Amino acid sequence: MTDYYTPGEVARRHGLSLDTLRYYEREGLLAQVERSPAGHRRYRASDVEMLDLVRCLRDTDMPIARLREFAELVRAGDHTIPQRIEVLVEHDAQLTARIAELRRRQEAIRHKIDYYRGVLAENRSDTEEEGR
Amino acid sequence: MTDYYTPGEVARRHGLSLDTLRYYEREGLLAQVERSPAGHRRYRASDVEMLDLVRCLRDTDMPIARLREFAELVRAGDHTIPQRIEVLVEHDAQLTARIAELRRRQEAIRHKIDYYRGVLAENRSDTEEEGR
DNA sequence: CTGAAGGGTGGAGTGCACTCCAGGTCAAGT
DNA sequence: ACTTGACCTGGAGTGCACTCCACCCTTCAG
Repeated sequence: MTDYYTPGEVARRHGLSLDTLRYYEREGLLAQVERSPAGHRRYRASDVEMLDLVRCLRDTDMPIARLREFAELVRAGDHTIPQRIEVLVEHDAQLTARIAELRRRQEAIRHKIDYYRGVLAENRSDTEEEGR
Repeated sequence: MTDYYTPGEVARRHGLSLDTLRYYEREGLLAQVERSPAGHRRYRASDVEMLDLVRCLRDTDMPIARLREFAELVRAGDHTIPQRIEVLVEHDAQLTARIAELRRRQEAIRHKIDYYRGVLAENRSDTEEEGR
């Protein structure tokens, strides 16, 4: 039992590739990850926590650049909490808007499906008439 | 008054660039658009209708490749309506799943916001105590 | 002692969906 | 006659987010 996670563990747990994990670190989304004497990464609970948030924001389409800004705020210390809240609140609003848009589009798609089903139903009854 | 739309009109109405419009045509998302004697495109009502659907599907993240397949079904004639329904129904399901995921992530983000607000509230009461 | 597993690096490559550009045509207005 | 604006073409370029590669190192089971 150790108090850190290996790259493989973290990657598996988050469904990310090792390359992506390293990429996120390079891009400044994660702070300086600790290393073992052999140079291997050791992810602490705090890294994993940050990664959870990163994944949450990435999965809701926050661009890497914005995530980096957010990560910089985190690294700058607790006095940036108001700005962090601002970022998250804005993203939350965008998310609400995006969900609403998806719903609207979904409605339209469903109408199209219904329309096509209507066409099929009509063709079917045409065939029945023919058969009479 | 004409019974077709110019590229500029179509682009404005759909919020697409002329380049994107041409790109979609090249990629086979739109059928053979008619041309004026001068070689300029003339979009018919049916093109605009197709474009509405294309936009609907693109805005809900259907990849261009899948859209091309769908467009090919449309061009192949009415006997492909069952397959078209299949495509749309599957996309609808993916959309439902995506919306659910976004909602879940949004919940998590909101929890984080609340957490940060809690930290702020605590700091504020600390300061008050100091001032006493 | 060996070889497989699991990591490390820098840098190049990929896939997607556009987006831009140079150089050209055409129609209409002044 | 000239300019302007809308459009045309083929092809190159862009931005994003990974993803892959070659080559190297260490640890550990058999």
